[in-house]
Amino acid sequence: MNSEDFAPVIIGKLLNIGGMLQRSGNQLLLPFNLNQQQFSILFSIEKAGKVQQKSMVNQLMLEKAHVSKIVKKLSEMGLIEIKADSEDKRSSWLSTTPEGSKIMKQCQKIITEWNKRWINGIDKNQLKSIADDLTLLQSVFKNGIEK
Amino acid sequence: MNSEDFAPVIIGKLLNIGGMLQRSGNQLLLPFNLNQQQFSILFSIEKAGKVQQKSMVNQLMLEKAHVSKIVKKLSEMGLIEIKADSEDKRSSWLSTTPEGSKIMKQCQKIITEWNKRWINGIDKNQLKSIADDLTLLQSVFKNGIEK
DNA sequence: ATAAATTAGTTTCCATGTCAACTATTTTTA
DNA sequence: TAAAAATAGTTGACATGGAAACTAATTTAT
Repeated sequence: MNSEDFAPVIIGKLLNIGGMLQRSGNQLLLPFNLNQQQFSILFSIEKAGKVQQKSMVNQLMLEKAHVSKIVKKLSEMGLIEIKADSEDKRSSWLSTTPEGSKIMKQCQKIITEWNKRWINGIDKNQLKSIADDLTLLQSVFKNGIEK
Repeated sequence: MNSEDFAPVIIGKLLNIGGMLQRSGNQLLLPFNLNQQQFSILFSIEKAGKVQQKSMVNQLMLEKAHVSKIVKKLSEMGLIEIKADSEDKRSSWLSTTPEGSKIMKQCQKIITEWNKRWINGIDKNQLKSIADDLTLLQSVFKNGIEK
């Protein structure tokens, strides 16, 4: 078995796992009226302190229209605050409201519980090696595949 | 850093990579009027020779309603054939038409080219270890996380 | 053997994700 | 410095994905 044979297997599994995780995440976040993507945006905002949409578009590799709509929803839900950027009138700064932070903590608690269950039985060193592998793949796919 | 710290990192990366691959796949398959999910169903049918919806629902962990709609679309596109199951009138057997097989081959050619580009520079042994890691994760997530 | 439960697949409704076109602003360049 | 290009974000149209309710057939249990 040579390198080219592993590629489709890896892609297939990544797609399959990604889909399963997305659906599990949606289920897990249902009580908060958030889905996995919305959570990841809220998480990014919380983590950054304050952030502009463009940086999330670049980091998370999402459609800007998509991010825009999620930001709108999160704002309407009262989870984030939008402040005009004094230096660039096209842009604005996003940050979580106290309510948003509170929801985040609740979400993370549930997710942590869920994580504990699936890592159960997997060796710590293997987890580390998986994380490293995924870091590699992430950068490979993120930087785009050149012609 | 202990096991619990790796979990959210791994999940985050898997979700991110899964999303990127899905979007790349959709782009790649655009000329064929298929998206990544539709392709994966068509691929499953081609690979199996003949198959029923239920087995794809179980293997790919997709919503049965979703599979049903994709099957309808593929059939309307003339890529698959639907034959009644003589033993169970609720069910039917799916198989690719010659046209479907032709399209599949074209898709796979493009995907193979794309794969060659991203595996470029990654060691074969590392690819093998990534594939093994993903097999583990796939089974962990597929079998569901028990309470 | 019949009623109840399960299973395979479909349909409907609705939220979501994506694309393209758009506005407004900022940066580049000629 | 004025025109052209690029950038940040929004909007509208449209296909997709998912939950629930549904039909029809099959299996299980009484």
